[in-house]
Amino acid sequence: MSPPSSPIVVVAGTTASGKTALAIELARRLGGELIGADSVQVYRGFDVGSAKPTREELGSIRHHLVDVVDPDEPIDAARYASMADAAIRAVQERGRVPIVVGGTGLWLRALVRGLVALPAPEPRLRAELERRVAQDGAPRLHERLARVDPRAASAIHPNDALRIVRALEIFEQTGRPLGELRHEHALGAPRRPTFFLALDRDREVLRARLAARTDEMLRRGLVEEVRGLLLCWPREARAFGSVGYREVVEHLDGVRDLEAMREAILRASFVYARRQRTWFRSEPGVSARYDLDVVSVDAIERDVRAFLDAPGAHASLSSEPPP
RNA sequence: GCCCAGAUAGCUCAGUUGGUAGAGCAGAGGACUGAAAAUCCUCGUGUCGACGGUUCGAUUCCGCCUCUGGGCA
Repeated sequence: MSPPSSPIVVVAGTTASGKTALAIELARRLGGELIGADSVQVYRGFDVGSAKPTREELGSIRHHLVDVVDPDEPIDAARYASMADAAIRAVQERGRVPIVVGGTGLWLRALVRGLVALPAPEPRLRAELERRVAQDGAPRLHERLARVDPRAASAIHPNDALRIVRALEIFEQTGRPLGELRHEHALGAPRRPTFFLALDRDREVLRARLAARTDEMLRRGLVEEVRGLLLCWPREARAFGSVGYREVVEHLDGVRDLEAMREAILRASFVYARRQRTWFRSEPGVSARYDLDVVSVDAIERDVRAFLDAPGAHASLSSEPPP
């Protein structure tokens, strides 16, 4: 159970900021393997819309934790983190550098810093709580939460049904308030030496890249991909609700025409990028931030190498005490 | 040419029985500890199409004009 102490590299950032290309280039130069941290790319079949790197792009670089679950299988941050731990260990045993790449903030946090240790979710309990939210409304359950777990309740908005259900669920399962458990956990220091770099771009540049990428996805058959997936998997599958996929499903349902769908995808993508920016802006433990229009890959490579050579000496890693 | 319906926030629209107006989306910012590409929060002055009239007061009523749909010729 003791975490390995060999360093890893994390390439995070907003969609369309250039994460994949940079990660592949770094893997090539450093002798690394990629480990995905993307909550849609994990699903088999969700290829075009999740911007999975192609074989050609990857070349001889190995890519882990992509295409590892079927769309109807449950996968969450905790399960992801344990799978990623295993992948990292395997890469390190091969003497290569693990390069974690992806934009799913919570998954990255779970991997880098660890989550509160909790029992696995009970589907029946969750279903029951969800039924109550639907019936009584979120604010009502929030009142109940305030009685058993005031700390969590004060941190969760009365309308945030998802988090209210989650907190009540944990209280039911463990008999302990989630608020307290989180307070004790308090997001400790990184579990292993990590060079965490966050990519971003100028807004207008990002907008243009997103537009180009969306058109490219459409050209490569995004609509056909979704049509096919809908034949194989229940439409309740989470991945159908993600950016791009949701809009195509709605288009196929007749909600809007192709051009309106394209615009809706663009809007959703940009909104998503903004949320990611907010997340990574305040995420503790980010080592460096780069805009690939401003900084060269050579410069980034230099920073990464400096860290890998002397992980402990890297000043900007974090101001927290080592594990 | 005639008839009908529209014209209100960047977009789609609601509304004011006459006292200068509000939602959703977009946009900006934020939260986020086992659903996270998810979920949630905060931020709304705009010649209420133009011009005239009635009125203490018109975006609201009346007239006329322009534009956009639809129908009839």
